[in-house]
Amino acid sequence: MSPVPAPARDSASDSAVPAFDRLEMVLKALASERRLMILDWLKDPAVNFPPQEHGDPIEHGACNLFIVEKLGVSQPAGSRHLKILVDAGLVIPTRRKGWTYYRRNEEFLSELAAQIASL
Amino acid sequence: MSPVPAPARDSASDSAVPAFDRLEMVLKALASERRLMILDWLKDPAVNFPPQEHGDPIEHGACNLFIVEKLGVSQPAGSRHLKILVDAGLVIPTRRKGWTYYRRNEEFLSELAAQIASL
DNA sequence: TAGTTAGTTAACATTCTTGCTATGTCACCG
DNA sequence: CGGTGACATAGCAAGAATGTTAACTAACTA
Repeated sequence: MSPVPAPARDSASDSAVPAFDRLEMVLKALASERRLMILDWLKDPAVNFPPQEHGDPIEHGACNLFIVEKLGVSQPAGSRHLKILVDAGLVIPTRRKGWTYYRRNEEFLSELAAQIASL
Repeated sequence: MSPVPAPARDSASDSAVPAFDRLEMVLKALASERRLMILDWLKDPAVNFPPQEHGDPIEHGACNLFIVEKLGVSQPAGSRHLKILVDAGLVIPTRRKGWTYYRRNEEFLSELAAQIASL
């Protein structure tokens, strides 16, 4: 699967414009210093966050609470940043024992990088 | 030169957070369907725009007027999109004979792609 | 089952983005 | 040197993004 659909054309029009709306959505998700920091922290959850009792930092990523606290914003604000990243496909959530863990979607990220390289 | 400065650290703090604010600014410039279309059109100005009397489409790029018209927005709105792209470093303006031409900053774009690949 | 805790949703304020129209400014040209 | 055309700036309105606090939901725990 491609991170962003191929430049499909609207068959109802003869427009030669690629479908950039999905890419725009992903780029908007990425275009935030706070969310870029989250992605950076998630490169190494075990180093960037306190030890977790449940949920392996490597396998499942970091706990919502830790990320929100490190961001330094309120809990709803932090959760919304995470949701934006999840909705864009950049990170993957895992619910476990009442907590939610987040890890990077490395496959998506590398395909996105390739797509941007072809811009 | 790098499209976005290296992850320099603030010597006044022991923060391990890379400087993402510049990258955020570039990504915001990119995170617009209209501006993505402009970048796409500028891949081949001779094909995507009418012939120009002055200013070689290959060397200098496409004329402001043509881009604005193709965008389908008002002249100030179109000019602002171009300015955002220029300010981010994504396109290069050339003033000539009273017109302004724009071309892609391919060097910047490829370095940006590399930087995103390392996210 | 009752309480605590994680996380979402609601409601709202503030700021940023993007569009418009109207007006300036500056360079070319006749 | 005066007019015209290209582009920028000013000012405004609408919608999106981001932050807050308060209230709700759901799940673990004792």
